[in-house]
Amino acid sequence: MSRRRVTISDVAELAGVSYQTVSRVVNNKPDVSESTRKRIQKIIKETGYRPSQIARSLVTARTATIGLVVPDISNPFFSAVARGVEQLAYSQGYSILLCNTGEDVTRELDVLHTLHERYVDGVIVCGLRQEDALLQEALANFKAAVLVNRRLQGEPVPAVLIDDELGGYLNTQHLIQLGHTAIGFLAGPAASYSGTQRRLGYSRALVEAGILLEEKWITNFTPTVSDGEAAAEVMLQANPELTALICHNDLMAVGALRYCAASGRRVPEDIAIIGFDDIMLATLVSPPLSTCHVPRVEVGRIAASMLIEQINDKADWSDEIVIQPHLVIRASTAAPAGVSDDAIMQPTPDHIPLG
Amino acid sequence: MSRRRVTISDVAELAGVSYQTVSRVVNNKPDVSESTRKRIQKIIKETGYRPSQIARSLVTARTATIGLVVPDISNPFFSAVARGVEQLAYSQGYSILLCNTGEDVTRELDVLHTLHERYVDGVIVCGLRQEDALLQEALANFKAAVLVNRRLQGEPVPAVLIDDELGGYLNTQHLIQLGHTAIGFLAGPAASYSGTQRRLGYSRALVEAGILLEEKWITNFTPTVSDGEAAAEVMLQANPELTALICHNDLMAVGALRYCAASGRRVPEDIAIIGFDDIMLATLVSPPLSTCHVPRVEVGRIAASMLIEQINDKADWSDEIVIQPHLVIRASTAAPAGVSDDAIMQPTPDHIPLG
DNA sequence: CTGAAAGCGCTAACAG
DNA sequence: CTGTTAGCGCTTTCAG
Repeated sequence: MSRRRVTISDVAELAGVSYQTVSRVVNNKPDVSESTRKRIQKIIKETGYRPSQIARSLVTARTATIGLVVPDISNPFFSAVARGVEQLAYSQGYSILLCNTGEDVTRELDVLHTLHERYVDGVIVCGLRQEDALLQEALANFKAAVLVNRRLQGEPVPAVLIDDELGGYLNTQHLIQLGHTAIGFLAGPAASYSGTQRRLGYSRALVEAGILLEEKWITNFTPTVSDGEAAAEVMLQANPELTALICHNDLMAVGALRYCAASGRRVPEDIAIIGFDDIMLATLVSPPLSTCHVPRVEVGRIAASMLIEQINDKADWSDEIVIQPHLVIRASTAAPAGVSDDAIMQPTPDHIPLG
Repeated sequence: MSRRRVTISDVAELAGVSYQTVSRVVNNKPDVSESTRKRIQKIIKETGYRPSQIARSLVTARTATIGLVVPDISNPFFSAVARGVEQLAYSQGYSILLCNTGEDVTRELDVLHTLHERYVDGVIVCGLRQEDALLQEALANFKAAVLVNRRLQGEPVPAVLIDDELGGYLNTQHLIQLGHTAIGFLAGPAASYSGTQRRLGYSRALVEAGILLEEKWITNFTPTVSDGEAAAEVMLQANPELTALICHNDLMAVGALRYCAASGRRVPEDIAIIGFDDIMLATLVSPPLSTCHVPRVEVGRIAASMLIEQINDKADWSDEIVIQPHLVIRASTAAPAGVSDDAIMQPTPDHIPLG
């Protein structure tokens, strides 16, 4: 049904003052007598007047809006980041323009153009596949920008990065400390930045422990449950010597869990399995999954606060924050058969097994 | 680093025409000679000129933006709806302003005010707890509005509703057809609209089958895994005659599954369990959960298309679309002990059990 | 085919 | 303390 919008002039007329005076009370500026201020406030309340951000933005060249670009908001990783971004932004008076790219590289530039046309004060950009130079060029249109989990060649753009290398290292080190030496790596897509980093951490931990890295112990799949299942099957049939699997993420790890259940392998007694991300699902499967926790909401909050600092000229374009993930040991990892339990710190399962 | 914005006048000056002419080519209007059009287009491309949506909105009173209000974007239900809204909106040239309310009733009105100030063309509102009259009042500020899964007293507001009553009915009917007669209902919070509806469907199916409804077979809990676990324990210990449990949602159903596993009850042989929503998790637990599927992305798409029709005056404020959920039979439901399998259509498990 | 003028609703200087 | 005058960058209307 919608009603007519009341403007600043309507209020001014009702109050019998110039609209300038109304503007002053709306913006809490001085130089208005208490009596007229009160009177105007009363009228504002009665009429339900709301200042037009549009008109305001046109003159101030600020929109109090930030653009958030993600591949897919229904992906739990990005929706958690979005939650964090929104939390912090809202507390500072900013609104969020949300853009999905649907993993489509053309659309990535597209939405950045849209955001530019809408004069957003800054953009937070997650998981884009766009090549460095073009992305750089597109971001130059904004007063402020923050990348999530990506670093650009050339001119630096502020970024919040997850230390995936460390995550891969921690996962691997955990298994090594339990006594594993034949550790497979179910990697994600070869092109993925975080995938590469996690794999580097895996290598570093092996080298540090003096374990030879076998190329055949690494395989690339899509990071989904069904691919994790397939990957585990391929891997364990080709390399029966493996006693542990490190998975690119929790979904793949759950897939691996399923394959093990289906093929009669016990986890963690026959095969130790560890994931990455620490999604809710990790706590619900059987056995509950050991994994590397990534604080996703925190990532969003930090990205937003970096962005707002840039907008306020309190930061420059070279900042970079690296977030450390940490191990969460549940029940899917344990010492391999044949290694005495006494020699090893054994995690206590904290969940009733399911099914 | 950000660069200076180029305006329509900059382009006009470079082209040696009035900015009017530039406006014409930008908006693909007639009455411009091919040669000047080409020339201007070239300059637009070179300078990277983008029209200011802000200025444009100020004069057209349209922002090509829709507000999306959700309690929590990191909740999979709402992020799926958001995905649907975004998909359709983007295809029609609209952008999304995303607002979380964090389940906070005050903030609900707050964000609606913000969206009003930003002149969004319409709002899609999901899962708000605000009382009818106040919500109604706040929505009257918008040219268009769509409610998701809520119906307002008084003036009708367009809504896309999920037929929860039908869902509850289908779930119950399924169990009755399998031969169950002692069917517990693990309900969600008593105040929840969809909860009430699902329960009504449960009653209807029982009545239809001539089964007496026992109040003690119904219990209210929070719709989480842990509460589902607790609810199942309370229910099954107090009512050992039960052979099936209907759960308010999949999370509770997973909790019930866990309790059964922990207490040595086999599912579906000893207890049949059915959920609601069909979240990803439902396919991954053991046994895979029978449930009632709610097409969440579709809900978002429909809401967006209804909204855009309203914006374009192609719809009025009384439309209402009801989405039918449907059964997904997996392996957590079967005939109760003592009922001959021959007499009953038995679902085939389509998933390898986990753990 | 093109330009000039007016105004969207507001803020930011200046005058009184 | 308050009002007046300019725009912000664009679309719309009306003259050329």
